Amino acid sequence: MFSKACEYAIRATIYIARQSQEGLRASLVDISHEIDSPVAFTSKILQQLVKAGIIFSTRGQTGGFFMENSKIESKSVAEIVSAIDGDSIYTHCGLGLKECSGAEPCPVHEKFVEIREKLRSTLETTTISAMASSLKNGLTYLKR
Amino acid sequence: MFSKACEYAIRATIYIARQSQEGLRASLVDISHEIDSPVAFTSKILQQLVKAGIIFSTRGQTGGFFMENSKIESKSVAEIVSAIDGDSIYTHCGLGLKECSGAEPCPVHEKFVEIREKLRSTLETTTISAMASSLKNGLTYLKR
DNA sequence: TTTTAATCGGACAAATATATCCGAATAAAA
DNA sequence: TTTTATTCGGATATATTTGTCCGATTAAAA
Ligand code: SF4
Ligand code: SF4
Repeated sequence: MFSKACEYAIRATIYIARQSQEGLRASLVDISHEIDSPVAFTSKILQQLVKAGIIFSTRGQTGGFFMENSKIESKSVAEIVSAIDGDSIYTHCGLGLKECSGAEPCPVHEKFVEIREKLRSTLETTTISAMASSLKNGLTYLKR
Repeated sequence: MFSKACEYAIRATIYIARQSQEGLRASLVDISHEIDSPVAFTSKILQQLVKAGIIFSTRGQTGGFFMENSKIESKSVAEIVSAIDGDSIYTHCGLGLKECSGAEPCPVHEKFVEIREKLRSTLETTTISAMASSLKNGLTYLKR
């Protein structure tokens, strides 16, 4: 469904949000350890999230990654996904055709559209906050 | 959603089915031309489908690929997908975790399961026949 | 029997995704 | 000011997916 990079991004963001809610910054190595991801690769992904305005970072000693409370509440999982994987997940045809969605649909088109729309609304309505609070409740589902 | 190989496999199977219904065999180059796919790569994929028992092939002059009418009716798109991509599409967690589906689900788990099940039932209930007959009705949706 | 036209199978090549390395930049602490 | 701990950014490496090449095999046609 998502690329590995995107999976790491989602897990990392949830962890960062959780730490930020406690007033703490998360360092790269902490994050990688907590979500069980390769450190250097995770670094690249976090940089993308910073550029996308989803998380913040500060350099230097005591630096790290954090997330404003307002963004924890407002940002959805969908925004992470589109920052990393783009929107191909919503637009790409199941059979790999460039475009034919409109005029003469194949038998699965309507169902595909339905599934994609359900996925989209799921991702768009699920906030980082919602993901983080289930973590808060003692679940350790970020490590695999 | 699917790998390129899988997309080619679906399109190729539909074309082969359509030709078989007309009593014709489809050659590799015909298929690749009709579905707009790289010839040699398509060859590998068709071999996989043959091994999976979805299509048949004969070698030598006048050889080619074909599909029994009974299989055109009985085989679903799901069987093509699992032959090429396996069943990761149904089992893989959205966040890339190895296993956690049961005990302590994350907020999106139920919705993910729902989406995956809808996808599964869509693929399982859509026969090659159904895909082929919409092609029969004058649509040329196999080329992109 | 020879030629021709097709799939099969293995090795190879290119493109993309995933992952690593390391020095530069930054900022706090010593 | 120097040291230390951190992110940033570019180059590189590895793995996987996608794609190519070509000879072997097969079977019909000439
Ligand atoms: S009609 Fe079928 S082939 Fe065309 S875009 Fe929709 S799902 Fe893809
Ligand atoms: S609960 Fe969430 S993280 Fe766990 S398998 Fe389900 S979707 Fe994945």
